[in-house]
Amino acid sequence: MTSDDPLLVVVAGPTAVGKTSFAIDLARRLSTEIISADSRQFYQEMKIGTAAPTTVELSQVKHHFVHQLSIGDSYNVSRFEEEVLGQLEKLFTTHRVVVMTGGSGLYINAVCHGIDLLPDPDPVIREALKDMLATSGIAALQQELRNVDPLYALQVDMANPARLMRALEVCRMTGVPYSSLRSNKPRKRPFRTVKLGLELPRELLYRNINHRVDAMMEAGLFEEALALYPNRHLNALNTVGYRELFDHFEGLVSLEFAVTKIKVNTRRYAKRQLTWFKKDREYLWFSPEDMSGVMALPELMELTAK
RNA sequence: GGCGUCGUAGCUCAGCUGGUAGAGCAGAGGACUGAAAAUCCUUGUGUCACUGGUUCAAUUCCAGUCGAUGCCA
Repeated sequence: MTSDDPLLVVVAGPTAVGKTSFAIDLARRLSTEIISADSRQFYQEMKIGTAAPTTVELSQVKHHFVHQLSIGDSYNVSRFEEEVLGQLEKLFTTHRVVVMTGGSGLYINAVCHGIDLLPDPDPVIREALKDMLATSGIAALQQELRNVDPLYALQVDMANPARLMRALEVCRMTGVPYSSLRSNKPRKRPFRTVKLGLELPRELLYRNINHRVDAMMEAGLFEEALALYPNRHLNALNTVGYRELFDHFEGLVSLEFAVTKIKVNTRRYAKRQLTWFKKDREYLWFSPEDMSGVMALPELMELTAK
C-alpha cells in the first residue's frame, strides 16, 4: 500500500453517538461521498425508527446504500460486501477518498477485510432446522453438529441456536464441515483504510439515546411502525424500535412500556456495538466534537494539503 | 392530633416461629463469518431508616426518633 492508493475512511461507533452528522461534515471537507453500513437503513420503509439520514442530510452529501431496499427484499453481508466493493471501484475513479459510516460491525468488516465464500441460506433447510429446534430442542442441534463438524462444535457458542443452525445449514448444503470452509483470512483490498471510532461518555450516550427515542415518537414512529405491522414477521422488522411497538399493537404492553423498552434495548444495542468495535484494535477513537483531531490525521492531512 | 401500615441492592419487592440477606427489572462485562439494530453467554455486599433495649446472637422481638402512606378527626 502506498499513499497513491485510494483511502476508505470508516466512521463507526455506537448508535446515537453522532455518526451521521460527523460523516456528512467529514465527507464535505473531503469533497466526497458516503457509503452507509447500516443494516437497517437499507430499507426505504424504515426511516424514523432507524434514525436514517434526513432528506436534507441526504441532499448535502451523496449517500449510497440508504433506502435502496424494500423490507421484503432478502439481503445479506455477502451481497453488501460485493456491492460496496463495486461501488467503491467506481467512486475511486473520481475520488481519492470515500467515507463509509454505520453501526453494523459485521458489514464494515466484510468490506474492509472480506468474509469467506459460504453458501447463502437455503430457505427449505433453514425451515427444517427451525422445526428441529422447536420440536427437539437445542440439544438435537448440538448433537448433529458434534457429528458433522466436531471441530466447530468445540469453537462455537453451543447455547446459541442461530449459530448452530447456520453451521448445520452449511454442512447440509455442502456436505462438508462448516469449519472447513472458514478461513477467516483477510482479503487484499485495492485501497487503504482508516478506521475512526466515535465515542461519548456512557452517561451522555445514554441521554442521547433516550432523547432520540422520544424525538422519534414525536416524529411519527408510532405511525411508521403501525403501517409496517402487517409485515412484522420479516427479518428487517426484527429491529429495536419496531418490535416493541408491535408488542403494543398486539395488546401485550402499554405504549409507555413499549417506549421505555425501546430505550433499554437501544442502550443494549449500543453496548454490543461498543464491544464489537473496541475489540478491533485498528480503530482510532475520537469524540464526535473532535473534527479537527480527525482532520489532523496524516492520511487526511495529505489529502487536504493538495 | 389519634389509630394503622410501611421504611431491605439504582427501581419494585421477598425474607416463615431471631443465627449479619435474595429475586425480577435496570446496570456492568463478553462472544460474534449470509438473521448482525439479529442471536447468545457471564455478572447481585447492600450502614437491612436511625438510636437504644432484650438476647450468646437482631434485618427479624421491644421502645423511642425520623420519614412515607392510609383511615379517623
